[in-house]
Amino acid sequence: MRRRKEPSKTISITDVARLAKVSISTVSRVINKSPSVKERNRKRVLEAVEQLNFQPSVLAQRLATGKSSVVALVIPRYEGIFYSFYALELIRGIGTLTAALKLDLLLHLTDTHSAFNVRGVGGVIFADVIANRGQLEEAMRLGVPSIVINNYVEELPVNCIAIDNRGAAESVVDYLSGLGHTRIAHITGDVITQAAAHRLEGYVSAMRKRKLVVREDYIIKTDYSRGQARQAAESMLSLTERPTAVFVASDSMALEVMSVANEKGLKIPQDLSVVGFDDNPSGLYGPVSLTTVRQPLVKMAQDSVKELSVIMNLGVKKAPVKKVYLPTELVVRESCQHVSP
Amino acid sequence: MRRRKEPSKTISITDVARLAKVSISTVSRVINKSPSVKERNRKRVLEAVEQLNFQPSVLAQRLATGKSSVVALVIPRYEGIFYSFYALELIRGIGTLTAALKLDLLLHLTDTHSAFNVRGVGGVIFADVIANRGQLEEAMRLGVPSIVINNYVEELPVNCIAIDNRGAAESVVDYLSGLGHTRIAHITGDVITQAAAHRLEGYVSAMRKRKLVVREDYIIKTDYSRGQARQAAESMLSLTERPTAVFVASDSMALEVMSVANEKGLKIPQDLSVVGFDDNPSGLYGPVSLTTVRQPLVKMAQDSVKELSVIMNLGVKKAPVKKVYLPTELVVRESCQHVSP
DNA sequence: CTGAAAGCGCTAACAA
DNA sequence: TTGTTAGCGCTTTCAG
Repeated sequence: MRRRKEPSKTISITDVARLAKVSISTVSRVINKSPSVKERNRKRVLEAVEQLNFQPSVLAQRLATGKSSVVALVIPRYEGIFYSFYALELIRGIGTLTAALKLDLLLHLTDTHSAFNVRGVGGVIFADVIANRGQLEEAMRLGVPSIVINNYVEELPVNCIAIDNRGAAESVVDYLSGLGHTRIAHITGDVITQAAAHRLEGYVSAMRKRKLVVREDYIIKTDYSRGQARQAAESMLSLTERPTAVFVASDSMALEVMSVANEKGLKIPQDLSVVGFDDNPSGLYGPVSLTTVRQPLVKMAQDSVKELSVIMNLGVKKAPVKKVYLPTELVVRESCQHVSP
Repeated sequence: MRRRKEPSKTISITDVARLAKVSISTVSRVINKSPSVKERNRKRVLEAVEQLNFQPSVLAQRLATGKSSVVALVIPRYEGIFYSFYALELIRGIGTLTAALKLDLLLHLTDTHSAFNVRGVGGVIFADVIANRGQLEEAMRLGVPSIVINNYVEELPVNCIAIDNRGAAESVVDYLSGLGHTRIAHITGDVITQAAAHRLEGYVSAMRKRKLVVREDYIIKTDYSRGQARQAAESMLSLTERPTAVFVASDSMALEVMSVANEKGLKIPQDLSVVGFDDNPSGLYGPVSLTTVRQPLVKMAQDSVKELSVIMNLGVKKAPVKKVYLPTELVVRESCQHVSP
């Protein structure tokens, strides 16, 4: 491509300059609202821009400045991600805020190995860094503003916003224990994720604090899927010494547990108390509304965009590294009651 | 910026070339898998790439080639868009397919006036072109591959995929009429959208075909919000000659109508048959499950990505312009019954 | 206040 | 096969 064969349809800064009879530098200045342009020239440029319907190429701008106004959300790809309450909440939060800040949002789902090219975006929000930690490190190495959400990364000097999952789990156990329960079980999420791991930790430590027995058969690990939740519930509710309460790591799994209980003739909450996690609206609709933990997913997402835009403006070096845990809230509804004597 | 002050952290094709002791062209060739590179050189380049952990700048590539692998979804911005079943379905469909095709997805919510810079993206999917028709025309003028969904645009030579809303509405009226209803009302969506307008048209024409009276007070226009649905239902159900059936332009509005009916002591479906539109899962959960129209939103979204990628590969000129209507399906559940005598 | 020109990192036509 | 070089469209320094 020595030179475009067919005359370019796209009009560039040069065309504007020619029409306005100024140099491209002046056009550039006008575009970038530099004050040092004589009013007369500014006007002419503006007219030319108008007349030619000129829009600067973001690409060229980015290439020249190294800045970009697109924020990438990098999130591990998993089956049905676009149907998961969690991912949707993140997208909602990030989407609304990027839109408000006039930033564009680039959605990138990572497979285990797909190398996302961080060059070219203004900043990156990594959700749930797991297998793709390499990408995070690369972004940091390249100096691309980054922030991680839903994962408190201690080892790296990177901003992060996570949910206080340990505290949340503890408050659930406390609540259940306060209702007189001692046989409290826990169905975990995928403990490869920090969230699930922390919920488990919180559960265990709260049980210990309350001097309650932590039984192996009262802890079943899953991958967050409803299928595994069902299996877990089936085996757990078949135990000779059934738990009287169960803390489930997500609402959608909790719903599954409730329906298994139902199939086994157990009444909720009379025979089994159930607590979920997420405050997913679908927990509202069943015959028994679900007691759950509300986590500020949307807020976390929004905060991340705010933080990121600060970094994008201040520069990676100047912006202080902040790491925070966001508190959760227990939402008591109908799926728990005092343990029957 | 005559030249970077601090030595650039980012390594470029030049660094690779230097290390591999070849020209940048050769490096470029290797990157682009050109066959005409001697094996020995290819290997050296690859090693250098590996060693330097080099990743080409997408930006520069795009600038040089004019091609890009990001697809933008341009969708009108409205309150709560990230909570709307419709928008979410589109995002699901487009998101899964772009991911599968290794394309990145850029989400752009348009306000009335925000000028989206189409330059720099590989293709654009316009959803519901309304106020932003200018953007569509601009994209076409610039030769950026575009496709519009959920709107059958006749006047422009652009690909589009829409839902057969007219047919859908007709089948609803036919169904209701088949159940013996003659007093069939319609609560529309925002008729500024083609979907809502077509549903209204379909309703009217089916009523006429069946020789049923089309009454003005049986047609109430809304903006798709639940609030307006409530108002509509309230006034409509207060009519002396109440309709015995109502076709509502969205499930979420239909739900609202059902609850208004309920408040007024009307039983569904005994006293009032209700049909929604969307097949939104939340229509399943109430005391009476909602009869509705399923529209292939996800398919439409996915198809659009496929089509778009064809255009992106073939070029705007070579690719044929296709315009299609996708069929819908009536999903009969519990909210309708034979009209009571 | 303005313009010339160097560069951003890469591709591709052309010549060797 | 390979290297040279002219762009892609814009920003920014530097010298007026």
